Amino acid sequence: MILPIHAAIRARLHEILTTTFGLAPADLPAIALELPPKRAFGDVAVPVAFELAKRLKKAPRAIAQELVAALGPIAGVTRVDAAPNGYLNFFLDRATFLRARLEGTVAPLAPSDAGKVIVEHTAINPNKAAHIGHLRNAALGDTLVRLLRFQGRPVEVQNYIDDTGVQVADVVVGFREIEGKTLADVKQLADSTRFDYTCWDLYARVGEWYEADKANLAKRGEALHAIEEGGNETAEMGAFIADRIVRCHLKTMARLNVDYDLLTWEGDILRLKFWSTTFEDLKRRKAIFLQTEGKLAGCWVMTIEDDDAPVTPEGEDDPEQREKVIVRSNGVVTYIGKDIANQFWKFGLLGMDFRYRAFTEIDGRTLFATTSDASLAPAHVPPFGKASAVYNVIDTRQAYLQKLLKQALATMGFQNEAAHSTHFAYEMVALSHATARELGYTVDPDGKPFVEVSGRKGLGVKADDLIDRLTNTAQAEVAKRNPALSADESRATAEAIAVAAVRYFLVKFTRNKVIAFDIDEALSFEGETGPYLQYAVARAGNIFGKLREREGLDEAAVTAALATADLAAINTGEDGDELWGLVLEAGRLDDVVDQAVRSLELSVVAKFAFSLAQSFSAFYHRQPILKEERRDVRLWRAAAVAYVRRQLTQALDLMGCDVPARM
RNA sequence: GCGCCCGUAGCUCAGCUGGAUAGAGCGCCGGGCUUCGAACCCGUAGGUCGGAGGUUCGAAUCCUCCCGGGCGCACCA
Repeated sequence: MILPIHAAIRARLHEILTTTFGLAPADLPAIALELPPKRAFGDVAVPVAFELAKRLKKAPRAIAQELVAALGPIAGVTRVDAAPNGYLNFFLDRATFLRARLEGTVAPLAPSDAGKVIVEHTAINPNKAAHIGHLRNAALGDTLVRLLRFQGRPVEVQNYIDDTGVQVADVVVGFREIEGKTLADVKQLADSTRFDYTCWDLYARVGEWYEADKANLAKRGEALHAIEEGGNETAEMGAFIADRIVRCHLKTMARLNVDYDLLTWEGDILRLKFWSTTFEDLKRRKAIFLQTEGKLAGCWVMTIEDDDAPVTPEGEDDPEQREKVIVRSNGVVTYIGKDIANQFWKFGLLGMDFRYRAFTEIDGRTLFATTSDASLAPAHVPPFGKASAVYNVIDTRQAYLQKLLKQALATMGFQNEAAHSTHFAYEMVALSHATARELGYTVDPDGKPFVEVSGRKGLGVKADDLIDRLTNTAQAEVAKRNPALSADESRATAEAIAVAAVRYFLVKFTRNKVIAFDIDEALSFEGETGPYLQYAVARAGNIFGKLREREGLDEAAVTAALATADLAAINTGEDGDELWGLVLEAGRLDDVVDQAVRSLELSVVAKFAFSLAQSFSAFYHRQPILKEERRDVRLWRAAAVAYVRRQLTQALDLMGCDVPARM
């Protein structure tokens, strides 16, 4: 980690700027720390002199020189240069840096905020199999969770289950009206087929069925009504389908190392009257009002605040376009209302709580779900909700509604909660023309540059199909390379490789880039891919495997031996510079994680890991360890490998990827 | 119409709060396995950073306008 050194440099600069330069603490410029473009320039670059030049009316170079003169010693820093252009370049104590990290004597910085964070992600409608689009949500959400935990923050992971909407109702309609099935039939089907796949196909057929005769849509209305009413077979079937599909999703997500603490069922929000309570609060605070005229007459609506809306031209203002329906004229709340109630609950502002039940056990850990049935309450339930910050991971198409959510908090007077209510938005996953064609869809080459995934049409790459394909491809390769492995071992390795391939693929893009998913590209294990990273770690591990086997040397022994090793190998020459560059790069992980969380740009972690693996691979080829005869050189190289391996393993873990010992 | 996002090498994309010579992967071409695993490494070719103005000592990065593309703007969720 590099952040403790950054903190020390920053603290010292602050001190000098207030004392020697006489700047008021409130006046201090933000001190940015950068990585110099070339190693020879130093290890940490600070452009603060540029910032000060305007204020002090002096040349950056002169300021930089004065700063250097005033700086004095800083722990971990051996030298500071004032570059001719005005940069302040810090050189670190290489050997001390590496040794301290291998010995584990560097304390990480305390988290800036210790309060609980709720991250909600995945939230797939429980009526069909998960597809590639859902995977982007889960991969980003789970990675965010891991990054926050890495920073030392307590995180609660929630998965919102919309069991009351039209989506589940549609599948019920499909089973009952198209296939004439009873609840018993559906249960039998669930036990004898891949139920999420079965529903995937059925859901698409229901769409066609509605399309064929609009009168069929009446059946949807009836099903929705029956589900809301409860106490009938339609409702039971809906509940059964949702439960089973959620279990399918959990299994799919578990394959990808994604898990949750709590499943929030929308039905419970309704049954426990969360909405009624929120409704009264919103009315009391005048956050919503009953529209009495126009086409929204009879609806409870919320005014949409548009801060940057241009002035509406004379006479063209349509007030109803500035209003969002929260409660329909028939008295039924829209999903936004339910979301508002849920968001209030997340911050502990509702004055009510769910009841909880144990939903399932995953790896010995209980996954809880909300319930409205008190009789299911287990003895020990963790304290859910009451977070100080909330991240809702949901694609950018929902930006408008997420904005309303935040606005509702602010309007109700919860400014602080509104400020800590974050929509983690990302762009959608579509299909490349080639992949859509491969799935059997006809593509207009002059149409859109990609094909949008549609659960309603059954158009998409199912998550498990993708993982299966990746696993099979990987297993063939693993078996070829490692004939001694048993089938089980090679399968397990192949699964780890498949997971890394998918997850790396989904986080390497910046979040506001549409991914035109291409199956052939995703299936590749070469170049900038998850398996490339795993391969680098596996090779690093191999070096230590051989060191132990041949000389009984392990990481601890190497670390201990560094105390008496000559420093030339890390401090001098081209090889020393490369070795140190590798170590310094590996050390940046904490900085990278900070940056990723601040900007919600998780791709920086992926890019960092890839770049580190690249540097390692080059180092690996250029600077052999086992063959190296100079003891001190060998020790420092081995130490660098140990540290890189550790950091790269950590980075992969942050992206939810395991590292197989052999692959 | 209004709002958000994207436009950088043949293709897919990086480029952090403006900063030191615009990078990577794939593809192309050419090298490197008597191995610490070639799922790798090294090298060549390839870019008016969509366009035009502006701010600045300095702009792919900030501002304005324009062009091209995507997505939102339901008494659906």
